[in-house]
Amino acid sequence: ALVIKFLAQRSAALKHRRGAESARRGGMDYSYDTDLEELCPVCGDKVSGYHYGLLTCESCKGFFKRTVQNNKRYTCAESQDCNIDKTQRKRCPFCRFQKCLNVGMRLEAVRADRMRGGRNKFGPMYKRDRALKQQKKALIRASGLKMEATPPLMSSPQPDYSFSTALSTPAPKNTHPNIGTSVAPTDYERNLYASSSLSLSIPIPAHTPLPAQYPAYPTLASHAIKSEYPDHYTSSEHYTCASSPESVPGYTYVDQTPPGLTVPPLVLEFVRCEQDELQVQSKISAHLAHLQQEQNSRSAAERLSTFGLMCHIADQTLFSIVEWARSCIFFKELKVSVNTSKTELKGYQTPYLLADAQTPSIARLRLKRILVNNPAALLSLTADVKLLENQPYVESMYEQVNAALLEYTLCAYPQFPDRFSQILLRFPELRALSTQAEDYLCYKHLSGEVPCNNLLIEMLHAKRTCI
DNA sequence: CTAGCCTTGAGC
DNA sequence: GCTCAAGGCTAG
Repeated sequence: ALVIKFLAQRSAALKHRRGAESARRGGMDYSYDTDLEELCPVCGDKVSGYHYGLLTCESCKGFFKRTVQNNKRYTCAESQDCNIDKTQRKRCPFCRFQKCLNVGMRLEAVRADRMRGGRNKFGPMYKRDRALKQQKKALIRASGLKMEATPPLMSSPQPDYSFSTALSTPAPKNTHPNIGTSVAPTDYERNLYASSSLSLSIPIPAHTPLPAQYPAYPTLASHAIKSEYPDHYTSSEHYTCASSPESVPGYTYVDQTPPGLTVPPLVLEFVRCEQDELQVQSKISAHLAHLQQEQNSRSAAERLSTFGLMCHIADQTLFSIVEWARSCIFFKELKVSVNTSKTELKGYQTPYLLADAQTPSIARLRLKRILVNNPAALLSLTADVKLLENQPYVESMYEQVNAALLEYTLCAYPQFPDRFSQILLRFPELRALSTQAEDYLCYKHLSGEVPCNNLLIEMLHAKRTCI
């Protein structure tokens, strides 16, 4: 009976979402899994192809080209946080260009020599991105069909907290994490900032010089207009190795969805929440280049140690994780319970107040912003903290995640029946490592080696205070 | 200045 | 020869 109820609810939820999507597109019958990838990440207009690093519309392509080619400087009449959508994109070119850079458009894809035609170094990257998108769609579509035909193995032990209940609520709307950005998120932005991750294995050679700056936009000055010149800017390949197209040699698209695989809806939802690959790459690239630029502008005495640089990257990673958590349906559901309990509210307020008490810092503003927007993000900071009274919900959440993982490993890796238990066996190890890293970070912090404005430290602080 | 359409040409 | 992401052109 529970399975039937679950399926009925999920089916209704999907119909609801399909209907909304269909209405948004003027009645055309798009399946819900093909959405979000055909809208320009800058203004939400129709995408016309890959332009300067990612899928954008024709007008933003032209705008970006004009701006870079003519080295235009704009100013914002407001507070540099104007909303950019199809109807308002002409209003503030400053914010429009900022947004172009923020979503990952590449200055170096604009040709300094204005040569027409041909292909540039981004070709393989576009190809790979297309392949990943196809793969994602295939996975979703394949299991969507399975869902219609055969019930999944997943059970829902606690109907009140079931995944289907969570799914039937509208998807969370994410706000851009930028400080001072009060832009109301629109539908096309829903998945843009869902999550991102930074690989800690990316090398940052301190001696590598940065390409020429783009003076008008210092926060993203790492990209060089002339970067297409191979002799001058081969160095950029080093510090952005993880994001360059060459970093995945010989990549070819293989549909890894085994035939007949039933992907649990929860796994599907996580796949859907994954951020666009190209945007993650662009963010990594931009962040590392920015770090590099800051590092180069410091005197030898002020220069950050390797550990300091690692802290910055970890900081960014943590921020991304919190952003991802905000997009997770479970955390969204948790918001209700956090808000309805005084004890829980106190727990939520503690890191908030802690952040408030410190001197103004970027990290503080960011932390506040996250917590104000969605207190449920707190759980991601306090996984072991017993400040949530709604234990049944949390337990149900863990159970559902585990059930989905079990089901997925059984279906996807039938030749390794103990894969699930093997994965679980790694958890204590990971937790031990995590505790060690936390202690080490605290030690480093106490000896003054962690850079200021570090979100990671503030959150660790908050966590220990809560305990 | 904008944005839709056109031309070009390296890589497949 | 085809593709498609560059740059170019131009009416509005």
